Amino acid sequence: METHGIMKAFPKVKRARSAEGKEAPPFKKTWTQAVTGNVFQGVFIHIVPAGIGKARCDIFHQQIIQNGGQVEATFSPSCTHVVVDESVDRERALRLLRIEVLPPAVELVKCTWLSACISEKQLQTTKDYSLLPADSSICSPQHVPAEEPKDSMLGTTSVPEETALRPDPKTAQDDPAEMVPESQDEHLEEDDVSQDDLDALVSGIKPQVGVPDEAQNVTEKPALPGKWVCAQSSEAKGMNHNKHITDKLEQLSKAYTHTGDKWRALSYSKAVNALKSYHKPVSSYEEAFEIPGIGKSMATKIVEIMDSGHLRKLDQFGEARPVLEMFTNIWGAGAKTAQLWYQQGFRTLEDIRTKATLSHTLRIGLKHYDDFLDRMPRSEAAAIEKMVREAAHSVNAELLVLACGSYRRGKPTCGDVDVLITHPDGTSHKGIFSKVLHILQNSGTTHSLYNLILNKQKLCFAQTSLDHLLQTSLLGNWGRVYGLNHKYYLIGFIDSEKRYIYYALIENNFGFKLTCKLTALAFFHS
DNA sequence: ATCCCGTGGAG
DNA sequence: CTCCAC
DNA sequence: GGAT
Repeated sequence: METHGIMKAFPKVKRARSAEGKEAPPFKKTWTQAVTGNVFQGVFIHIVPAGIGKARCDIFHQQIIQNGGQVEATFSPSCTHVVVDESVDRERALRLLRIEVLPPAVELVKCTWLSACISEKQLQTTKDYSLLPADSSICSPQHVPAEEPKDSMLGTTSVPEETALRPDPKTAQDDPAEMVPESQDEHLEEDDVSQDDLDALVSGIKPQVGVPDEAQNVTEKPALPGKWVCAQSSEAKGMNHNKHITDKLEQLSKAYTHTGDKWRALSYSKAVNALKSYHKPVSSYEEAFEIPGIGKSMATKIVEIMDSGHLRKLDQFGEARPVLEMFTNIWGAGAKTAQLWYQQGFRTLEDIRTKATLSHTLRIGLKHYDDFLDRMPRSEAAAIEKMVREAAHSVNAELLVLACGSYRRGKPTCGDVDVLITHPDGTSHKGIFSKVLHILQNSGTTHSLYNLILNKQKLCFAQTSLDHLLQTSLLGNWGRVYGLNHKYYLIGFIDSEKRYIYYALIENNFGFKLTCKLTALAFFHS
């Protein structure tokens, strides 16, 4: 049992986060100030500043607050109204909002509506001010009750029932809110939902236990009867209409990753994701440029690939590219190490084995080079999940243990197993991580890699940006569905106190803070 | 001009 | 503490 | 490299 090496990693960052001690900007959540009217009682308005101008924006803002309404600094499905300048049409509005479609419950209105409401001192019908979708009519208003969203982030947006899969590719993308699982007639609040949700989550996640060989033909629903988005099979994603392009860009993204240009690599992967989820083949510079996440430089490269079928930039890495990739495929070696080796003249794994000075971790990584590269069949992932579950249950039988990531998404093979461990009471899972780890170590497992994610307090998912989650395991599928460039994403979590599974739309890049994170990779070797 | 992953382990 | 990788 |  030469176990261990609990590894974790990420490039240094340590940024001096500007002390957010900045107090109360102008008015914020402090709508406790002189509310002189209730015209906008229970109304959540997001103002799209474009074209309106800051001054007028501020006035609107102030008026709304004073009349009992709330202004959402950023768009979210919990908004009841989105206000845009008169010069802005629906298309542009959606572009500005960085969304494909507006949740049916959200009204898109011209700013004259605001003016009318204010001058009439009464909430006006949006009929004359609404920017309706081009084709179908929009649903009736349906204001979200202001039921003091003490968590404010919970888009308890009620949802049109039956949200399973989107068979209709017509509008390619769907409104995130429509993806909110659980039709639960807007009663995510009732107790009856709770246990059902948990059960459904569990069952949705685990088609069948262990049972190594079951229906090999996955023709039918490969399991995942779940309504939860992250339980949807990755196959549900739309076709990639730009594969010839994304293939090249993906290579470039990798190349940059391997050379340590992290941010540039990130940009490329964002662009790739955007292209993959684009509803049609891109056919021009302008069209590419329109896509969020694709800028001038990216569009130029896309055109080059379109025209020549190749990307010269790739060649500039020369022979280093495949070599660096090979090196970074060693578990424990990243860009830095790979480059160091390369510059030391190493070109093959044999060079590494014989000439390089290897740390303990790297020796293991090299020894199991293929093992780490290989993906395991679902059955093995299931076995691992079971093993982790048993280990956890031996500590506390009430723990909820779920394998997420690629396994949950129904992939035929898994590169790793992401296990989420939590407890409905929101606290009893504390300290479980190390205990489970020790149990697994002592059990002498021969399995290789685990990625455990525990929840502490409220959120099941890691404290990390949604972008990152999308890029990694938990929500990978969503990245396909929505692309990486929308400002909001859907995420699910368990409210520890109410024991519900919520799906909320969260602002990207820390629109609000996820409370806690605990991830770790543990390597076991016997 | 600045941000875009936080986190645990190893050294 | 800094560096590193997931 | 993209977005603010």
